[in-house]
Amino acid sequence: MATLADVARHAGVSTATASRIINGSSKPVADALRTRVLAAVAELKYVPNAHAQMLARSHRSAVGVIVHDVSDPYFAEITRGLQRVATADGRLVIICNSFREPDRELEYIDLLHAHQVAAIVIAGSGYLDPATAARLDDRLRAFEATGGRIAVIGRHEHTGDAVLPDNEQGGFLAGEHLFTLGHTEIAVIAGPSYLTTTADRLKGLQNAARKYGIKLPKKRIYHADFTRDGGEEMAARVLADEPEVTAIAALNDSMAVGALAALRTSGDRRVAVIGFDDMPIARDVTPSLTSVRLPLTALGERAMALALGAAVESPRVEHVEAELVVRQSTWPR
Amino acid sequence: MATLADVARHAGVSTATASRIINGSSKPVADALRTRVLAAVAELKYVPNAHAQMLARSHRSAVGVIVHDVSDPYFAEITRGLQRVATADGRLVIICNSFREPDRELEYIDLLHAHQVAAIVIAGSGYLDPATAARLDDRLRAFEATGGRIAVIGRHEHTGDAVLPDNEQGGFLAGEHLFTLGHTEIAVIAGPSYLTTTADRLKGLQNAARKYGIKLPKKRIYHADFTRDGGEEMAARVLADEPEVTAIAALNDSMAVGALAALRTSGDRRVAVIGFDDMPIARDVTPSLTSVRLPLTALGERAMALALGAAVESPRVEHVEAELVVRQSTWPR
DNA sequence: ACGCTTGAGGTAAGCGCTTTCCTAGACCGT
DNA sequence: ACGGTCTAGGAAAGCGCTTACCTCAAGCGT
Repeated sequence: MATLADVARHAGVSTATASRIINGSSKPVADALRTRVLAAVAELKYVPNAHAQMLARSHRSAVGVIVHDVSDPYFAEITRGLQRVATADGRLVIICNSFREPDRELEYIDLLHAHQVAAIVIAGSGYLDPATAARLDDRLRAFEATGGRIAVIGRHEHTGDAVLPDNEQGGFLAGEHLFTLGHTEIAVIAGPSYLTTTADRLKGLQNAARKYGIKLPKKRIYHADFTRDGGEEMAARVLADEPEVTAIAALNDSMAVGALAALRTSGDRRVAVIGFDDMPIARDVTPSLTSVRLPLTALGERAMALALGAAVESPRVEHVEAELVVRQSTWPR
Repeated sequence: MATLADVARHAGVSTATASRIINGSSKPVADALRTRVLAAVAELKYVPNAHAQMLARSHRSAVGVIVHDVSDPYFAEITRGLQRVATADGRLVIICNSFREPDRELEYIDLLHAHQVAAIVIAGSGYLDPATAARLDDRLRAFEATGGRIAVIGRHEHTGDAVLPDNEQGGFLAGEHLFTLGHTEIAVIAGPSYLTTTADRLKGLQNAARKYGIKLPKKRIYHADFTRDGGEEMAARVLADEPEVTAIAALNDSMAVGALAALRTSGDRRVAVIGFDDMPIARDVTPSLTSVRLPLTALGERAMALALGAAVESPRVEHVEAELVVRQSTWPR
């Protein structure tokens, strides 16, 4: 491990001069020295120790991102947006997967805090349980108290700036679409019941049901885990349990795709399916999936912009509307 | 920012004692002190500065991962495997997207080096251009020279341990499948020509063609960019240019899905399509996609295991075979 | 020729932590 | 009671860098 001192010695200058040359400080330096130092850097294959740098100039630069799972396309899209604006700003982004476990999320908040990140962006559903939310918020506040910035995507219970997709309105859109097509017997494949996203989307659906005078009994709400396979399994159960159902509203596209698969294996061609999120795959399944679009990449970009922007007294909140995208998987009853 | 010194002062002990208590050092400490220190930690919401820790105990722990793009399902799968074993080992993993730009890759190698990661794992096709490969290898060696470990997935031109999916054999499998089904006029939708993955898979395809006495002229090889839309565009061009083609071999699933879409819009139901990678989506498109499976998650797991394992004199190389998965998108001519 | 400014470069004090080494009191056997 | 052995806890030396401050010499005007 060549150190700055090695380079300086090699070039016959002080570490101060070497540091100034390497970092392109504003202080003027003779060209002869500059050349010597740069040559020493190349020869020794010197790479500065980022930890020492961070410690010495105590200003934060990296940003941390906590998502449920980057390999889930939903978060992949959001992350893409986050990365774009972060790297455009020359920042290292550290991505952490919480896998929907509050404890892991807690751990990562502290870890990012320890790593002196400038900001933490948390994307993905929050936790309905107030105790859990409070615990998270507590750690977040501790981070904020040290001057860190916070931005959240899609959860409203925390301190800091927020970008909020309107899940409730999106749920309403999904319900309205199905009900105006004449479906009265619908089943819902929801996500885990402890997530706010599930609750919000469901609420929108119920609002729509109320408006259109349709009843949406508890037993018609099946909880899966937001994965494709979970959706397939639940859809199969719906098909078995409730033969009168004519449409399934899945609360995300992965589960909707699973539902389509269940329909395919059962040979059933009469049940309509609507998804949520409008992920790229929606175009490529057959029938192509009607869905409620959330501008995921944009969500990420805006959240990162908030996180990197100047701090403001009162947290900024941006709302983002959902939008219905009609394709071939829904039809009149 | 509460520091260790603050905590120590607050608890009326030295920083040495505080550090020992907080890190659970082996040195015994009186319970009274322990309680006081822990109380101070809680009260001051103390979070240790990871940079200072790294600097003081100069041992590396985090690991860095460089992939082309995590939000690409191919890398998402690999990354999942990498993360699983890294976090099981209690390590922070830093993920960097190179977006297939060698310069960015170079930059990230240095950045990870600077951050004193214990190991760097690079996944994804290498670059055919020898100068580019050499430049990368040079930086990698510099990292290795400082005691860092390196593991690569799917590129053979570098120092360090490697997990190598057999792309050539996979290409052969794809070709053999098509040729034994009787297809003689096939078109290939390849990836970017400067990537080794493209070259290897293509080579396998050509080996198969030679074995089965089929000719595969240059003009039947279309280069796209490994994305779905690129695949769709090229497939459309194939359909327009070469009406006699009865099968398309796409060199990854994303492009195969695009090809399926092109077929759908053109109303063509006679051209067979085979993909490569067997990503989850392959099951869910219609017709479901015949593909060549690479055990991506396992690839990631094994690479990370190599990276975290004990260093050995001579780099270890593990080969992983590809496997044909036949579904509905291919049929006899 | 003198004092002053100016500018290039060096000196050294941290940044926040870990850990080696040391101290001083407690405890032991005789 | 005394020397010797433990042991709990503290002092302080770094880890590799940045940067405020200082030095010294050259260049200036008068």
